[in-house]
Amino acid sequence: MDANPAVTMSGRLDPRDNWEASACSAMAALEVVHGRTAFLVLRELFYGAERFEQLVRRTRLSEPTLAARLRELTDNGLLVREDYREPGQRTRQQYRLTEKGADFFPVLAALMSWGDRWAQEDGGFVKLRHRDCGAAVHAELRCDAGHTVASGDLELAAATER
Amino acid sequence: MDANPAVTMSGRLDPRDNWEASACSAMAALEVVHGRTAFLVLRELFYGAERFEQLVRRTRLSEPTLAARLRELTDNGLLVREDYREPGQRTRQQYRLTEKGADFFPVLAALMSWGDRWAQEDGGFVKLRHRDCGAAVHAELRCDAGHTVASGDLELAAATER
DNA sequence: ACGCTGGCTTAGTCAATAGCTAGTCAGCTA
DNA sequence: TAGCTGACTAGCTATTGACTAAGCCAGCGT
Repeated sequence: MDANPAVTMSGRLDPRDNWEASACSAMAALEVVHGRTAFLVLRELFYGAERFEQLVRRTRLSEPTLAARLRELTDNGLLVREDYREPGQRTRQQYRLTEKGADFFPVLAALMSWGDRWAQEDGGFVKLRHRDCGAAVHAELRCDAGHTVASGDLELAAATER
Repeated sequence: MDANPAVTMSGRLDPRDNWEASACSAMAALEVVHGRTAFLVLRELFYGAERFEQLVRRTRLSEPTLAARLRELTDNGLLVREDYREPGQRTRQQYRLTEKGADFFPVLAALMSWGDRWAQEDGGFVKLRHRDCGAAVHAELRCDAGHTVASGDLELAAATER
């Protein structure tokens, strides 16, 4: 147990009660990727699904729900919807993650890490590995100077302060 | 834009359609930390709030909602509720993050990173910094061999495989 | 004992979400 | 042209989530 896992307020942000977190980036992210079903859809996209019927089958969501999530994710720029056609078959649609969509993966990976350790009794059924070296992959906090940072070693600063 | 941000299936998990992600750790995590309001409460706990009235004020949630979230998070082991008393005042209650609760921070940090970059027009108002060296902090994927890993360099393996 | 206050709880209301069912429409082939 | 199928859409229902307003109870000091 960390002695104190809280983030220290620094500069203009101290004390905490002097400002309102109304423009919080994490909350803004949760408005874009909205609720369990959006996470589920993104998970399957990361696991390689591209077409509507694959997503229906793998997410086990209803078609209306899936269509709504795909629409939102596309409208918000995390996905692009492309037509493709194999010879002799109809034109169909596939979905691809954009860079914006791909950048969401550390969130999902961090959730997987946390869930493996704390929400599953036997550590989870699947593991992320680095394809090149085979080592297990986790989400962790690091600073631009290359240190691994524990949540207790953090401070929150206003973005306009150095 | 990554050429292919999908996670590669390996070993028994390939092809994707051979198994169901019914015991997904990320989804299990989202059942424990359930919805926007739980994230909001955890954010303020990370930002140092301890008492009920602080949390009501800073989260701007209704009391019934906050009480319900605190109850769930406590029942699920992310928080402990302690009595404390200052001389001359009544006994009051405060909430502290457990290790389980503190371990959720990389999820929140990853959401902040993503939100800073993609959900806010001017990069977000607050920044996480490493208290010791002052450098900016981000959530990133790293493997146990010390490499920084992009989402396209990942494979998913069954946990019982090496 | 009374009054105050902090931390909830209760009951009702409204909004949001997801599912189901049926349907539509486009893009092909026979 | 008809038929098939893939990708949604529309409308309805049930459930869940969050809020408001009022209330309760415990823990103090006067």
